[in-house]
Amino acid sequence: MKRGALDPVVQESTPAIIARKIRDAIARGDFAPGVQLGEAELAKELGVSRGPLREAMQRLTQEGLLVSYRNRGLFVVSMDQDDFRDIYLARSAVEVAAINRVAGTDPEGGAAKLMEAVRAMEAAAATPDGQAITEADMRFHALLVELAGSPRLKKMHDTLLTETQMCLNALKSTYDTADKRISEHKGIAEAISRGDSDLAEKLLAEHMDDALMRLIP
Amino acid sequence: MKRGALDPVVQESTPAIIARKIRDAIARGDFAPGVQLGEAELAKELGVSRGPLREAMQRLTQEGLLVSYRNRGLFVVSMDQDDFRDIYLARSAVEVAAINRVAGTDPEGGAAKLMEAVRAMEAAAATPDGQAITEADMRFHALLVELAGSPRLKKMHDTLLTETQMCLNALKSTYDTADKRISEHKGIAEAISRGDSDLAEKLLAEHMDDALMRLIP
DNA sequence: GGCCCTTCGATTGTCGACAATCCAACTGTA
DNA sequence: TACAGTTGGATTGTCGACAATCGAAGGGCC
Repeated sequence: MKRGALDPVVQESTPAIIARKIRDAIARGDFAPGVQLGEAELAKELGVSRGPLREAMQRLTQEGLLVSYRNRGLFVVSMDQDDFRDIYLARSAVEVAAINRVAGTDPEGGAAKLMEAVRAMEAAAATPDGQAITEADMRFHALLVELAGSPRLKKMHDTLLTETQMCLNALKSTYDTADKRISEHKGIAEAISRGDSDLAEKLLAEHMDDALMRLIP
Repeated sequence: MKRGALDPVVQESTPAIIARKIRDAIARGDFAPGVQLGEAELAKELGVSRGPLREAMQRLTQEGLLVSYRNRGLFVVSMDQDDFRDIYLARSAVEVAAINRVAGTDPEGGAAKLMEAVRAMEAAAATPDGQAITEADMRFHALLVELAGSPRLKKMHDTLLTETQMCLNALKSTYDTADKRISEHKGIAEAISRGDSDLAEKLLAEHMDDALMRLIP
């Protein structure tokens, strides 16, 4: 019998599933920052009892997406400008590390996949859907960290990305032109392909500064 | 009435307290990697019911300290060499960002506090307790990230530090001489005090490589 | 009118009990 | 002896119910 043909079945736990659903809803903006999440109501809506639901909430609290006030309830975290800055600072830390890792191990292969993501951004820019290019943008950054092959960097980055989405929902930032947005990403990918991690790092820092400046005037 | 004289009382939730206790126990090595944590037993020992306990477990699972196998239970994560490498990679990412932040905002003040932590290491080295210097070592790194003033970097780093402790417990790594260990940290602090973040970054990278090499031969 | 106290409804925090699932040991068969 | 099937004990997953706490509305007092 051929070995390694089958992946072990992973049964996701119920709290993990619930947490994902609520996390996505928060990222989409379906739950506005600051609003309270009533347990009974959510449990009824999801078709589970309060037990598993509360376990899921603890996950999201640990992640920093919810804040808990004892005996009062759980609330979607509301972020101020300091949080915006902090999110982009932390994202820079993670993505810079990813750049160095990719540029130091597989520059060409990694950059090729990143260029594919850039092309996806170009395709998204051609559509009238304004949300599409933002999603493609975030996928670029998610891919960059994935390519680094570090489970811990990836996990940290995932939460940072949902927080980023919350920022964007709150402040509806927009690029004036999609061209600049695309070329910035392309520049990073090209620098990586050349193994020039210093340049890629510098370009990323500028890219992050730009994004932050669009959020905070 | 004078304003701002009182801090708001923060009532830590029960799951948060339980999670901290178990997290500390894991960091200390009281729960060896790979062992199963029975809910009933733990609940009885902590004097709570299984409800809040399970909520705490979800926190630790989200943190990556426990792994959950459905219908089988929760186990302390067991780490291999890839995990060791990944932990030090992620720590480098966070601490490099902290260095740049401290060196870029308050180099002298930050470095002064770091030098204090170095002196604490020297004091610990003078004691026969071999664990003391390791704790002082980790406090140096924790302080470095605290000085960056980023809640997100700090939270990420805290989990990485407990994972680091798990590594050390598993492999009992030791420096041959405490002098080298202290001088490495002193060098980083001095580089920061001069605002030379590039040098500090380079020294930290070497410091991390050294630590990893002592773990993985 | 303004302030404090009390009461009430609603929500959270906690617990015990039941059902579902899994692992290990045992039994029977070829 | 080796293997498939069965049974039993123990643990996890889920639920409903009760107690504790909080915020808001109402009433009384100065």
